[in-house]
Amino acid sequence: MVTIQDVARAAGVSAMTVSHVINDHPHVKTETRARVLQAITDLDYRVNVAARNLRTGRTGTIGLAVPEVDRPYYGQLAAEIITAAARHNLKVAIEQTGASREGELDALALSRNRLYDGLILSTVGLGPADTDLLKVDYPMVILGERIFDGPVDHVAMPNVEGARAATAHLIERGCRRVVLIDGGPPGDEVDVSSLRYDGYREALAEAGIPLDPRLLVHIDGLTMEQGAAAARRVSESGVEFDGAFCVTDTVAMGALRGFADAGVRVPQDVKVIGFDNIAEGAYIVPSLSSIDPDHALMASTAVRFLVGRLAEKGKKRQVAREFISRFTVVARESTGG
Amino acid sequence: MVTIQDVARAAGVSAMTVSHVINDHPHVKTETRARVLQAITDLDYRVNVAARNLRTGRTGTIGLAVPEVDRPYYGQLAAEIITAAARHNLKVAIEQTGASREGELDALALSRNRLYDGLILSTVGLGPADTDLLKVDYPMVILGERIFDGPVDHVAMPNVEGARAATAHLIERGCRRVVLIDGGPPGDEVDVSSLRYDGYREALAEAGIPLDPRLLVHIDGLTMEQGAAAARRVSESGVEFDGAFCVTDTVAMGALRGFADAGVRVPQDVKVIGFDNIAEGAYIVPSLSSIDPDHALMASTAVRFLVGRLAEKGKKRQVAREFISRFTVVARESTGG
DNA sequence: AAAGGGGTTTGTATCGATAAAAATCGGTCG
DNA sequence: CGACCGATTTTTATCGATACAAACCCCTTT
Repeated sequence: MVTIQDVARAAGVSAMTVSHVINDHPHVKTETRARVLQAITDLDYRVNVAARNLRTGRTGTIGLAVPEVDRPYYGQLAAEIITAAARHNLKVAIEQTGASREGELDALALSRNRLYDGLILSTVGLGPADTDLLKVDYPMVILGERIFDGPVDHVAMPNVEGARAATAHLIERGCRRVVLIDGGPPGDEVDVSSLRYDGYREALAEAGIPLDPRLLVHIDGLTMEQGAAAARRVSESGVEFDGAFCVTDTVAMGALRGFADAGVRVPQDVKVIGFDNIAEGAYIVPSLSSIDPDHALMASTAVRFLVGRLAEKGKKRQVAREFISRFTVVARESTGG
Repeated sequence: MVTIQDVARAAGVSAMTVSHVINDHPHVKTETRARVLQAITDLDYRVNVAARNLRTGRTGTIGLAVPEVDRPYYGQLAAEIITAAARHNLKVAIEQTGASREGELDALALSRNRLYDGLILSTVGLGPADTDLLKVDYPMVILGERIFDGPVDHVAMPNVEGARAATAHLIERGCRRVVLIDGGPPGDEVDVSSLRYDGYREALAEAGIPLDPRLLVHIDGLTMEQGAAAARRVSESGVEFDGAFCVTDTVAMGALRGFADAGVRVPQDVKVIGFDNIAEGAYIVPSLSSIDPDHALMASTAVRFLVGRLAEKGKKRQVAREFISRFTVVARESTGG
């Protein structure tokens, strides 16, 4: 394997000079640089990333911890992050947490192994009680939710506002009895589901529609399977309804299936809207209305935050930065076009 | 930052002994091991991966190069690979090639930088002409297609056989004029599209149905968008048809949208089948019939091949291993249930 | 008591690159 | 002509872990 020493020998200079050329340091004579570059080409030299890392302490890789990459939302998010990171010459290693607290803690530990220069964590399992765990000594950005007023940078969706707009959209289209399919009984936790539940309530209140607890359907896990089961359940419950706000698009896709199974027509009998605007939503039949929180913006902002932290390595305990993305309502067939 | 030396000092042993404990080497007295472990816990010591890598030459990370992780098929594949790799204590860094030859070449170069111990490459852009490029000096497995009789391990789908079964399934359900939506004019290349085209032709031949070139619809990129456009195009062309075999499920999902737009009913007017059995297929309306090539098996086999190569680091130029996955036909609503 | 031997532990060199500091070079200036 | 200067290049030490081989320990054997 050819090393920097070999290149130095071939070019008739010292290893340091080669290093300077590689890293674009100033004060290298043009003629010398050319000779070194030639030697690099001739020998097909590649820097040994491990050696560089050991010396500099940087790995050039950031970690991205998501529940599962095969869920459309996270897959699309990962793609955006990888693209954004590439612009900063950073590689992305993906960690799957399985949407569990445990998996997320593992991810936190990994960066401590200095495998990654920093971590982007899309958390769903950690609660406010875990704030302490997030006081890590390496750059980190929490992505997707606004869980903590904690000490960590985070990039979040406009959960409350988006959910309010989604519900308002259904009401605008004539719905008066809107089912909410969300991720669990509203507790004291500030997770996606309860934030979006807040938005749902606000929209009903604004329209002067009383909240009917029978319209709240809770599911265990934000999957298509659970969404389908929830839709079937509410359809067979005898409760009247004419709209459904699903806490994520994935759940909404499942719900569309569930309603179809139950013989409930969308959008004639029930109008459905989701949240996330995943790519598939535009193609399925009926196409799915949704709230688009501008993932690309979120991804690039998260990476930008992280890169910023990487740069200020020395200083510590800065105030946490926060970015709440914007959103747009995307009206498609599932709410009548 | 606490190093192995600090641990050694705290435990009253040498650094080497700590190293032995960390790496589960034999010949460490139980009492010593306990003392070292205690010190590790007390100091919250973490190995410095970079230093280990430099010394051992292993990074503990494998690269996975796919066109784009946000396409359902690749996302699901990535998830399986990550899971399979985790069983061998390997991390997975994802590289997006954008389905281009260039991107794939970049991915090949990366492992040469020793960022990864090995590479799993899901190639779509490289052709038989590039066989030479695949003669790399690090472990690599080509995943997804059976492009080469080349010198590289590969794990492939039963493309021809699966496509034949898919087409046969449509014929069985009464179709006589089956549209093929695939990825390009059949050339001399051995890519997915042309292999699946072969299967399509074989099935027609077996059933004694002449091949009608007007039923061949070529698209530029295996995306939902292209699938939708293709379905609209063929619907408006005036050509009669009663079945459609789409080269991938993603294309099929697009096609379902395209047929809906054109007022063509699935499965009444046209029966549709895809290939890949992505998770969404079971939930969309109508649910999508497909060929399931057992991705989990493919993923774990690819990782197993790679791990095998990692182990035999010394020996080189072994014969290439090949694994063709099995498949099953999954009949759903889009072909009449 | 000396030799032998397996289990345990340790010293030393090294992986390849780079930070920091020192040396060298070619001129310029007083 | 010698001091001095900035640009350029080199020397030296080091990042933290592990391969390798030697050393050590304690017990058994002869």
